[in-house]
Amino acid sequence: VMILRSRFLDARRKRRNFSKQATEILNEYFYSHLSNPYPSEEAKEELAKKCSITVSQVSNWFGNKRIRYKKNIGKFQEEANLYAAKTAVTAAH
Amino acid sequence: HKEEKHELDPNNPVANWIHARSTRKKRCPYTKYQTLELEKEFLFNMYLTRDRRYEVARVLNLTERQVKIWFQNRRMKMKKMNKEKTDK
DNA sequence: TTGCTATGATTTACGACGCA
DNA sequence: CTGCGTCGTAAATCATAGCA
Repeated sequence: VMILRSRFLDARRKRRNFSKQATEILNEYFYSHLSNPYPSEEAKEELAKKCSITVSQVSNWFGNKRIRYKKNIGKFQEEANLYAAKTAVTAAH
Repeated sequence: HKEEKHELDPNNPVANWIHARSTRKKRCPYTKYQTLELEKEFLFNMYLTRDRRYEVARVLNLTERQVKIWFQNRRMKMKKMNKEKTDK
């Protein structure tokens, strides 16, 4: 019984990677708030809406992003520069 | 024109994200048996009495603090699951 | 197909704060 | 002051997606 239950719960782990646009939006927020990448509940709701994902998924994304970025800043340097440049261009317009 | 505000802090870009205690106990995944028993207890009642907590901890070889926290986390999980059902 | 890494989700363990 | 409650999070781990 519990085995069936655990299988059911594990099934929820089936996932799909987020769309490229969603990842784009999340990364833009992350790198433009690098000094404090902790979106408020309201900001999370807005991001969730823009990305067509849930608030929990936004929280998961930031949690994973913060720890993985911190664990290996070097690996994300290229990505960081990319988004820094992107926001700079956007601001210039 | 532009600013070069927080643009880059090559030295310690993350240092500001205060958190993490050095004294924190490393996460130790519970066994299938421990989790199963905890779930059964949770099914019996979502909140522990002092005596139940002591007994559960003794039987599963966990500290009372671990059992207390497991229940707190379990309640949060349930809350999250209910919310998902409602939202959907 | 196989193996490996990327990525989203879940599980332990706390700190901060609330309430009785 | 004690003590357990919730909320948000860090960090580790899980499970699979996705790709060479």
